[in-house]
Amino acid sequence: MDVGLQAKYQARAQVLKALAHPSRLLIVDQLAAREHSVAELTALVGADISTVSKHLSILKTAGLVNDQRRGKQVFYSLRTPCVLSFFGCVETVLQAKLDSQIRLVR
Amino acid sequence: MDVGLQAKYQARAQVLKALAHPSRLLIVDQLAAREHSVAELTALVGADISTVSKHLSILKTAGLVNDQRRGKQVFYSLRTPCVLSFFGCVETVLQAKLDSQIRLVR
DNA sequence: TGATGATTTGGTTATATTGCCAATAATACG
DNA sequence: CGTATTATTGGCAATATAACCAAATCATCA
Repeated sequence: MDVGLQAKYQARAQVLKALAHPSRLLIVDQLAAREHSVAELTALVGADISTVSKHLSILKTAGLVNDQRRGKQVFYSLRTPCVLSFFGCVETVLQAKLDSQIRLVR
Repeated sequence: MDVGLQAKYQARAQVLKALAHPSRLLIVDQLAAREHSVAELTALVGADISTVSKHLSILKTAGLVNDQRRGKQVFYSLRTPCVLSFFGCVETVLQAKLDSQIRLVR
């Protein structure tokens, strides 16, 4: 693959990789409604707080979320709401896959 | 995390994971224009044909592409064109990240 | 059938990701 | 200050991904 092309797709892949984890998708979904502290997200995800913190760091590095410290807490918010539009298409993909699987059985 | 919720996000993550690789993004981009044989895609990606075949298998399992054998060749096509809309948003994310990095320097 | 071309599959190694625990910041407050 | 609360970082073990080569499959045609 051409090196310039590779750089372009590598950068894009980095963003998608950041989204490609169940816990991180849940986090993004929650942030769609409103900002949340790390502790709140930890309760929702149901993992160790250090694990959630690392997930948030990945989302932040990818440019998907913002963090803002207020007192002892750090609040995360969605930076680029357009990612929410992914979910609809992903559901379409899943549905299409399911349909074809059903078609095979019949 | 609740088990039902987990299943939902796991399925979604599987689709995004399938997209989260530079070579697979290149493939999807190429398939946006027209169907391609494995050999054609291999030339574009610039990896071993077995590697490309495995990438295609991942995209297929995720429900993102269709395959159709015609003679000795197998042609892959995009199954759910809505994924192309991801690229625009991903570029937005990358641009926003770049902007904030520039802002930090100044 | 045997040979050839196109693709997939199996196996192996290298690298990356994930999740937890422990230790370290950062903040608030008595 | 000393302590409690919230979050991040370092380190490690387990698991998952990725790439290549070699071998197997599938289709065509002499």
